[in-house]
Amino acid sequence: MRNRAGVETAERIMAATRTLLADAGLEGTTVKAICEAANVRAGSFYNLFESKEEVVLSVVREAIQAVDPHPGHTETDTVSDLVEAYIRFVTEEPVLARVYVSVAVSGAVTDDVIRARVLRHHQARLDRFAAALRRDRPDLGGTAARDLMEAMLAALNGYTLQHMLDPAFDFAGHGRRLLGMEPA
Amino acid sequence: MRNRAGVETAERIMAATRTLLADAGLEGTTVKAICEAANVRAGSFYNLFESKEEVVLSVVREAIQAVDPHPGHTETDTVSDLVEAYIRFVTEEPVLARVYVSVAVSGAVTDDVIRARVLRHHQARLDRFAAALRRDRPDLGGTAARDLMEAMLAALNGYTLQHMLDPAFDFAGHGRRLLGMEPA
DNA sequence: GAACTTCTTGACTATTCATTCTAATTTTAA
DNA sequence: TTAAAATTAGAATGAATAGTCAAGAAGTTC
Repeated sequence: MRNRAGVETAERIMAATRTLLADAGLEGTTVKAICEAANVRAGSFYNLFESKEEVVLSVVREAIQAVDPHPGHTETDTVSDLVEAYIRFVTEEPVLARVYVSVAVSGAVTDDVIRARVLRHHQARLDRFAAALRRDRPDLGGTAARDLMEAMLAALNGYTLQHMLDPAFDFAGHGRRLLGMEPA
Repeated sequence: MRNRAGVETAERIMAATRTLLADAGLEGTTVKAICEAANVRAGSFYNLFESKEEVVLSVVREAIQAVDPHPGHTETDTVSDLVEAYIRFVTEEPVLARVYVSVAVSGAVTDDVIRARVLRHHQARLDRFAAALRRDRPDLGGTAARDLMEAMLAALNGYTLQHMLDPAFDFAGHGRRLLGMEPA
């Protein structure tokens, strides 16, 4: 059974890990840095978490889940809804967005667990976008819809990257402009 | 004045750093690993390079420059030429491509030097693509051409990421399909 | 081939990393 | 109030990190 104090400390550690991952990346996120930011000693950290990997993975899981909210009600979304939801995620949850990109990019290269998770998430996202597009445009074939949405997701990911490098980049504007794109 | 032996060793160290950065990322690239892969002792490494950062930065510089070759002859390229050149880079120089994405991108989050370099490079690339598009399609306005090429570059970057996560991803096919895209 | 520079080695720092341990304190439940 | 459980601090662990150094080997130049 867990004490209230422990829960609060665990939350403080999670929050510290979140911001550290966002602006120092996977490499710069050390247990020492996490403990200092959370104002906790190493012993407390290891009392509440198995390892550094466990905290990092749970923050990554959190970030991935935040990318598309309401993964249940998928039958009525339009493509525009999905794009708007993603724009909201990037602009309103910048910390989690940074975690999502910086870990997806750097961690997925080396860490098999993270790579599998990111790939699975991308597949689900693609399915959802393609289904929404076929609802909007029943004239499109299945593979055409999929290809078009794959391009849109790639562009959204590229824009997210750009937005992280250059905070002045107008992510929302560029993202919405993708909605009108047509294949050749 | 440098001996031939030193030049050869330096090249071996560079090659080892290149492959290590590509498949172990920035984190996994240690001086020890570089030295083992290059069959060199630590002393030799530090005789030829100031620091680990110096080797890493020169490999990153190399990767960034390899992204678009012939940066001089920019007056006759079509958009298709530029896309094909990038597809060739990604498929024929997979090691440098991995370095470009995994380091230039993930390092750009934390390292200001790398971030500035990546942003500058992106601007130059965007200029080049936009100029090529206006040559192909004089009917398009300046900002329209720029916006369209920004979308195309974002999609190409997104596809590159996808290609790194999933080696089975058909980068060339998806990349070429972008050529026909039209704004709304 | 002598003198000088460059290169290489391998043992050596100093620091940082994730993690463990023990003992003390605090919280909870009875 | 008391005993058990959960939480905490903080020192200590060993393995890894980047980087140094003195001494000898090899290469270059005259």
